[in-house]
Amino acid sequence: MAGVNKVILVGNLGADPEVKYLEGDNVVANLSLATTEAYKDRSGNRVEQTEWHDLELWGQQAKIAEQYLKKGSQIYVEGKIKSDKWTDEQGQNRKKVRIRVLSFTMLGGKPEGMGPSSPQNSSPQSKPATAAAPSGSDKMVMDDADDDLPF
Amino acid sequence: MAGVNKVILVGNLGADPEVKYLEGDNVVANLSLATTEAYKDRSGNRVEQTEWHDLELWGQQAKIAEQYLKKGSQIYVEGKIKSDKWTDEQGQNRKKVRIRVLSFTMLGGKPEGMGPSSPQNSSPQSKPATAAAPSGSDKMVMDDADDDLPF
Amino acid sequence: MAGVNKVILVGNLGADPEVKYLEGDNVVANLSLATTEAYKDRSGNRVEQTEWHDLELWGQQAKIAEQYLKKGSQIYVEGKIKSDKWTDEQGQNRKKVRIRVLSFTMLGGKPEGMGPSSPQNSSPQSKPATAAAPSGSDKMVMDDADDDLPF
Amino acid sequence: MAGVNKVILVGNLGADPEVKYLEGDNVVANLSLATTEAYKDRSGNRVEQTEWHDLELWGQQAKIAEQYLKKGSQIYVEGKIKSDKWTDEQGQNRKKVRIRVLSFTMLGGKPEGMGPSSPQNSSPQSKPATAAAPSGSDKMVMDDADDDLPF
DNA sequence: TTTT
DNA sequence: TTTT
Repeated sequence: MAGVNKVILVGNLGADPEVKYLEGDNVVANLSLATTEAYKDRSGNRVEQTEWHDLELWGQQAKIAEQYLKKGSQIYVEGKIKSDKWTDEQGQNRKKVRIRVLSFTMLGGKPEGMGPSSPQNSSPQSKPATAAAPSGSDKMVMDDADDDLPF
Repeated sequence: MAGVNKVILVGNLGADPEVKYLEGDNVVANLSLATTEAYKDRSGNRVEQTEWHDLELWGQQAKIAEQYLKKGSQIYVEGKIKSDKWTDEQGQNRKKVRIRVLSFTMLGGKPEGMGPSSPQNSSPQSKPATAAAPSGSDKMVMDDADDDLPF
Repeated sequence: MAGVNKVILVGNLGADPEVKYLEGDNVVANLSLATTEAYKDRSGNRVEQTEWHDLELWGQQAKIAEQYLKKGSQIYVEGKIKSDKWTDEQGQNRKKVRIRVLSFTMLGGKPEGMGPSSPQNSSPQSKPATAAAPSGSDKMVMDDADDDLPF
Repeated sequence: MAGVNKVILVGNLGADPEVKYLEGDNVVANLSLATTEAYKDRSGNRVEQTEWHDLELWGQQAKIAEQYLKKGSQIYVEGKIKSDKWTDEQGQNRKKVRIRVLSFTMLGGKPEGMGPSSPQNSSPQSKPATAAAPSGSDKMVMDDADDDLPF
């Protein structure tokens, strides 16, 4: 029977996106996202707990991440948990958990270099200012409906 | 700044809960949950992809899981991603990701042996039928608001 | 700036789906879904609170709902809040809130009359048993990616 | 059987919070939150669709909203759908849907007047700077675990 | 390892 | 490694 595997995160990037252009016109971006939680311990002291998440974005989303996200960016992420399993050199079973991002939204207002007043022309994916201006903000939510990676 | 770290799963248990009673009146249950996704590959064949999640429940929740859940049970889970990090014997940095369950709900109707007509007396945590009867179903959603584990 | 508008429900249908076939090959299904919450009041008595949700499904999803869902069915629903506004006969501003369903999953195991061993031939949308058998279950999660209704 | 009724929103406030202090030391805040979605219509034109949500916060949360939120604030909200039903003067059945907020987080960085360097002393709920400083930011995520409103 |  |  069909299941549900859904992850929702709001946090900040610990580093700029790492983007790789693969053969066959595929692109993947890896992001490291921190979600921080604050609570009081038994002594009443404030404690911060940070969890680091490995995010993986594909296709058009990866390109948008490359273009608009950077170290420190705050984003809303929706995705699913996806793990890779292998056997390491010691013959041990290993498992790496990642978040496969299905959509994300930039938070906290327009990033620098975006929008009509300051088009971002230096990026590899840059577009004419006139294109970036009217259509810029709706790119901030990206579904990967159009990429070809069902898993 | 505060973040969001939320996981929502619907799936089936691959095995009975593993429950450990710790010192200090603490209880932890570990569950293995499968979420299955079906899609068509490029050839149009139906493919199933199953992801296995390691769930961790504490306190009263762990006891309810022990009492009512078993291999094959279908549940809705809400929780957060939480990882443990350590250095293994080879000096490698290791990380294990778990889902810390904050609440869960049994799906698919009352389990066997639950409810007024058939109290579950054989379980280690069994209660008098009169206790199980009126309060049985509202135990099916458990928040861990009352346990003492903020992280 | 792009926003997020997401609803997640698990509940039971209060009635069979109401399905309308519209011109232009469009189909809409309306469902009434109950989500029940139990809590203890100040006196320690168990109280149940039921919220009824008006769900709206379009296209292929509506057809699947018509075929497989009925009064009492338990489903997982993901969607968004969508309201209609109008002025009534008294000149009052009125607003009706619905949940536009983006995907749903049947819970609690195979419905009657589904699957290879007992194909569902009496339904108005019945298919040959051979078609229902292999492809039945992966239809239980439906995204409306392919319908033409962005709002 | 227990259900799930969950709403997740990211959007901006259309107005300052409306806060009412009730008898019995209770406080309620009402917020109007816009979630905006952008898509291309069939002609390829960019269309924006805004949904307005009526949010209701109680207790300590309402006070935090009053203190830190204002028109334009971007927030992440988690809550549930809750409707009130009544009969109007024409004898018609009426229903109003609200989002009962269970937790929220401010997005987009520190608001003005918050934090050690610029304590907010003009607010009705203002606190000494020394109190606001160390405890300010962890108030940005509020669960209503401690208020007395289960429904 | 579940479920279909 | 982020953010506050």
